[in-house]
Amino acid sequence: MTTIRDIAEKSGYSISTISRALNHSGYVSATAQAKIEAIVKELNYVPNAIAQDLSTGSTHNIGVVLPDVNHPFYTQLIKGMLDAAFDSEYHVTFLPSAYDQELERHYLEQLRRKVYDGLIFTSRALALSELATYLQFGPVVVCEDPGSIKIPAVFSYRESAYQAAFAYLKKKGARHIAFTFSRPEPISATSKAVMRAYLKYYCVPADQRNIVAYVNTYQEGYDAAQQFVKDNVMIDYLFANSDDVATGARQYYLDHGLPVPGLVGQEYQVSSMLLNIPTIDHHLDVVGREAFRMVTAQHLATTRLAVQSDFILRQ
Amino acid sequence: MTTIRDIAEKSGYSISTISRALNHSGYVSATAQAKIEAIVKELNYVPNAIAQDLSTGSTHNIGVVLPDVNHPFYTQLIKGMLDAAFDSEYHVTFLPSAYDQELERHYLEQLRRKVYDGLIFTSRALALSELATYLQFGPVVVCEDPGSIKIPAVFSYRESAYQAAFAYLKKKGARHIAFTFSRPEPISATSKAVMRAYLKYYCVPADQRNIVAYVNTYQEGYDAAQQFVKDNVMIDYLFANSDDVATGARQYYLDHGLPVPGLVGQEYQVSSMLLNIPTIDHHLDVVGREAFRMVTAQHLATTRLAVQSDFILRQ
DNA sequence: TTAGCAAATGAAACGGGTTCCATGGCAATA
DNA sequence: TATTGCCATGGAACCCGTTTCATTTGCTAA
Repeated sequence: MTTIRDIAEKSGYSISTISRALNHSGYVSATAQAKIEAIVKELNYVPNAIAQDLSTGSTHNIGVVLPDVNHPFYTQLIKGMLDAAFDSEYHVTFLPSAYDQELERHYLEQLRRKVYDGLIFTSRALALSELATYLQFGPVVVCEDPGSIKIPAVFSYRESAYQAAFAYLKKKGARHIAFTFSRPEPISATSKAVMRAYLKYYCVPADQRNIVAYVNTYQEGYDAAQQFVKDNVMIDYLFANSDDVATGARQYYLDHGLPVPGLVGQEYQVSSMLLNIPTIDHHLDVVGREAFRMVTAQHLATTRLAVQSDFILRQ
Repeated sequence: MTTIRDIAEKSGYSISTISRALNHSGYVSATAQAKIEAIVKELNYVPNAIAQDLSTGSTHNIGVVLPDVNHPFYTQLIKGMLDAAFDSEYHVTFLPSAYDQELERHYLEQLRRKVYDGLIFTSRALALSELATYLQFGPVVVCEDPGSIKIPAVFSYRESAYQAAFAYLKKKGARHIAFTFSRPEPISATSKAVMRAYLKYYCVPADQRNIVAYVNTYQEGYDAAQQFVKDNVMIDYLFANSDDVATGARQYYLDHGLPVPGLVGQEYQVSSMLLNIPTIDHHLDVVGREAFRMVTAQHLATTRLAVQSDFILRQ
């Protein structure tokens, strides 16, 4: 490999001058600049990025911790981040965590170790307060409402969209609503928000049998419906955590000759267009883009940004 | 930041011994090991990864060049790669290219610059021969059949599945088939393979008006159908490049009260389950996984691996 | 002519590890 | 007792840039 010292030797200039010429930092004569550039071209020299990183102390690499790539939630976030990275000078590295605490700690340590210039947590198993202790080593941004914890955050504000959805259901005369969630209520802020909105319009908490958690895919939606039927849960509406889940459930009812409940989906997926069901767009691409911008911003104040979700009633 | 020299100073041992102790490279007494470990813990020391990278010359980072994150093709590939990366010591960085040649060259240069230990090209705008010239700087794996070009490759072998599909269509009595593609025929090997299989069963090349390219999403499928109708193209079957595209097209016909043609999708998406249409599974997660394994393999022979696609006839 | 100053250049330190090689101590073998 | 050889250890080179600071060169103004 050609190094900057090779260029120095061949050109007769010192490595300092070469470095200055390459980085256009000034204090290089036109003669020197031309000569150096010619030799760089001749030897087909490119600076070693690792050496530059060591010298400058930054890698231009942002780590994005995500539990699961399959879920539409993360697919959309990823898209937003990649878009933002595209016209920045940073790269994005995806770090699958599967909600493993040890693994998440490992990634945090990587921040200390300077593997990444910053970290984005799209979801997490660790406590927010633990994440916050790593802020001294570099920017850490989370994609959820951090409440009272002081940590930069970008997240979708779901309350009003959820309320709009339940107002709609109430108006439609829905009485027995079932729910599917990605993660059960105690852990997940999202499911809490849903139940809060539900409570506001229906005044009594939902029966636990009307709730199935760990549902993410079409197939799991299908299975959830099966469970409702098996448990003899009578419902006239299903409030699903994604459009694909909603359509999976629908299929179960169809396959078994049962009446299909009304459906409300989320995430604005193709399947909701197909079935023409209402859905909720959480604009996760925007959340991803802004989280990326925040983590790469020069001055990371303890900012937080809420992106408003939209309830989309088709036709 | 605590450095290895701090540990050396505090422990009374030399940095060589510290390094050996940390890496368990032997030649360290039990006494020294214990003392060093204690001090490492006390000072909460973690080695700087960039310095290690510079010293060892590798970053444990694999770059994955992809034109588009949205397309199911890449979504599935990504999933496979992340799965493989998960239990390896490597990270994955996604490099969006939008089929920009300059950008792709830039990424290749990053390989020379040691930003990545290896590159995977899921698709590309550059000539394979140009990619191959970078093999001297590190492993480069492509996700397509490279033909006579000597470059490591992992790709789906589609011929037999396509043939099965057209055999099925022929048997069903399909006469006028339309096609959608992600990229038009001259560029894309995939579309060439489709047309080859079609020709085998239908003996005459398809009418150009029956082909629409640059179709990837539900909406673009909808638009493609519109174009067929506008061009007065009569079809009894649509051979789409993804299930979502097929369902988008279907919707157009429905929306306009037109008879819906028979559909064949690809990529085994949720929408094909929903509509119960035949599809083709290209097992792109496997392709992604194997590509990742290949690029991180110790000895990168000029290997190639073909993963067989499956025609899936539902029910 | 010379002081004064800016521009151009280079030596060396620095970032923080890994690793080669030399050295010293000590036990087993001849 | 002298030799051999292994183990533990440290010094220093190495990876390859950036940056600080000192020095030299060249020009302008007095």
